[in-house]
Amino acid sequence: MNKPAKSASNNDSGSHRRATSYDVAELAGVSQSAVSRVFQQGASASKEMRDRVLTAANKLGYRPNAIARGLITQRSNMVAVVISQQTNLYYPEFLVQLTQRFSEHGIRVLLFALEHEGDIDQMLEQVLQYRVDGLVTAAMLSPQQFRTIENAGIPVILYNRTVPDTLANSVRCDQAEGERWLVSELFDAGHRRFAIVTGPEDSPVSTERTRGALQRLDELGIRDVKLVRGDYSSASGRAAFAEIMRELGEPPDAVVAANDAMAIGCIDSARVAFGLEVPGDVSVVGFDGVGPARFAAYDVTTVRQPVGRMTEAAVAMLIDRIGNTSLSAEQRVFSGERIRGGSARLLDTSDQ
Amino acid sequence: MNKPAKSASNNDSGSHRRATSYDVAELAGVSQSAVSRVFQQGASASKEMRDRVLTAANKLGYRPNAIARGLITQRSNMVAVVISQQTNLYYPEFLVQLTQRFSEHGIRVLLFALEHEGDIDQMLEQVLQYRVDGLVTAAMLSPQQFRTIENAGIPVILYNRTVPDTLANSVRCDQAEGERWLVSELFDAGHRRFAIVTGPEDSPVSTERTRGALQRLDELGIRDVKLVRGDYSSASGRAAFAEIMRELGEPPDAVVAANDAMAIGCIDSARVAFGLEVPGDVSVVGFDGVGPARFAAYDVTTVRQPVGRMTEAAVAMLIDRIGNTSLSAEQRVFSGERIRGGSARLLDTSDQ
DNA sequence: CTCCGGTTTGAATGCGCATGCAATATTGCC
DNA sequence: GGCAATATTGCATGCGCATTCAAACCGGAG
Repeated sequence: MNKPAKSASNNDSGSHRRATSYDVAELAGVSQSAVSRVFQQGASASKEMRDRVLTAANKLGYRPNAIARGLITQRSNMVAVVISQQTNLYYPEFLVQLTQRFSEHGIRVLLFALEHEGDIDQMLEQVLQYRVDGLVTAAMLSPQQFRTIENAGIPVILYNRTVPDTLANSVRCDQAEGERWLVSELFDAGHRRFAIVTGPEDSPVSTERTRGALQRLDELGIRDVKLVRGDYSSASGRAAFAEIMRELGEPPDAVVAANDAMAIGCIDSARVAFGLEVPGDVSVVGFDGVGPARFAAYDVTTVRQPVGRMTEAAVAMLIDRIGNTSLSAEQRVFSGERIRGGSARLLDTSDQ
Repeated sequence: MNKPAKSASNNDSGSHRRATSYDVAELAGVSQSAVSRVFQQGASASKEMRDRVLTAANKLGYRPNAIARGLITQRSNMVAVVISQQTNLYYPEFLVQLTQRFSEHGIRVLLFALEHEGDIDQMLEQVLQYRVDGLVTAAMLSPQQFRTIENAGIPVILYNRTVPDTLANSVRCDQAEGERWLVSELFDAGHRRFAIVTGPEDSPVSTERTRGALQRLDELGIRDVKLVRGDYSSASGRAAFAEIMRELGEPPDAVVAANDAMAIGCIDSARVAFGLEVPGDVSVVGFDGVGPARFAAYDVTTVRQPVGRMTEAAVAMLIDRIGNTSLSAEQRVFSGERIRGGSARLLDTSDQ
């Protein structure tokens, strides 16, 4: 009561304007430029100056306004990350790792989540308006869209995506190679009658995986392959296996699912709905190496994407590009980690 | 080929400064204010004005600078979302839904991902510097931290968290109630010897769940309960079950795991390492109702958090608070959806 | 005491936009 | 046609900060 409302610890609670560098300057009895310099990296300021300013700033609860700073430095220190529903569902580490790694470099992540890959346009509009320093996208871009971003001077890293006929920076896992390995392993172990459960039509990753599998099968002389479309969910995997059984009348030797969730769905369906043994009666393989695939009840034979190394690469590449816009395009392709799980009957490789 | 390199759609490729409202104004032969008004909601502009400006803007590839706009309007149209590693791992829908819902209101999400709940301080500093309009946190805040944010005039919504001795807006699922139901069901079906697998020590959610379970057990006269700590991972669930077996020498009637992943780990361990039947020899229950819990091989009896309704509530509450800072605090508590899966031996409830 | 190199500081400016105010154009109404 | 009321436009200003430039300062060598 011995003082007016404004307490010493900081300005009054909330209802008022935030302290600016001018307020701090006034309280510290210095110029605004001095305050600005104290809150920067390479600026010169005497020890005494620094102390006075910091004391005043502390008293006022002052924090530099990153928005204003961004306006003048032309650097927002934000990058946009575009993901689809699927991305975060099947690789929840992706976003977290990416964000943490960027954070280590003082960069914040502005997140954009698409319902489906496709409604990117309004999103890109926002990305451009926020003057982000860069963009990582795990969703597809049309050449047109890609050019719009590049023209705005924003470096882009594609994550497991490509843009047709365009030179772009990308980080991806070699999906086709992984599928080829899976098919080869199955073939070597004697599997001949194959069914493939694909992902949704608009998924480039699914397309690539299916292409890899079909190509390898073709090389091995197998052409009569049953194809069923799923949507990456385990429910769709169950449905797909049921459809395969309905059409074939008996289980195929092996089911190649475009991801682990659907592989699990296939296994569930085989066991529960058809009383089959996995891998006794039918082998099932997936892709991704996600958590559930490693549970003992499934132990899916699969290919794991090295998400950690991929996010690391994406962050490093983007930061390089932000620092130097004229770097030429680069593609970093990672091989997946091959996991010989118990869901498929494979040759024993006791090559120790 | 019939045109020079630079197309009509926008200016030259990247290397130059982005177009500003002045550039557009000049090209359109109008004032800068006119341009500004055309790119706003309720501003008055004649049809002709609008056309001229939009044509010029299009030719220059102009987009309003959201940073500059934020500086002057004192609204960044960004909210901060703070999550921990765990959050995104076990509720991948949370982030995506939240982001999409905010997006529908023209609000962008600035993402902060914590390694562990605890290193929030530097993060909050960033949150404050970016002048976000609001904050949703799925990580714990100290009363001190909470006050800092509130003093800055930033509305906060706590997600499945509370701040001790503090009036805060929150959206949460009633963990204790869910746990009480699970225990009651197990008890009714004759289970008497219980073991509990808790989550990590620093997880408020785990604490609340364990408390709920223990409290209900106590009410039922059961006090000798084996407690083992896990870390929410299925691997820790396996380890926990092994430890329980080691200490008890025989399986308990029921294992109450603090989340589904650990419940699955327990089931795997019971079946594989100890040759037990679930739920024949031991019942296992979890919490969360996440995807893998619904796989046929586990079919975990659990309580599902209504993530959809919770994110909806969080977004609605925050937007209300952004519009009207003086709204009093509100807590919205949701009951979980009770799922009677096959992982526990329960009484038949054919109450149809 | 003077002069010079280096460091620290302050005044002034502008980043790109929204907005209050005054000037002007347009419309409606008698 | 005349005038008030309204809609449209331009001018000027400032949001909060970084940064340039010149002034002030400091210490040491001569």
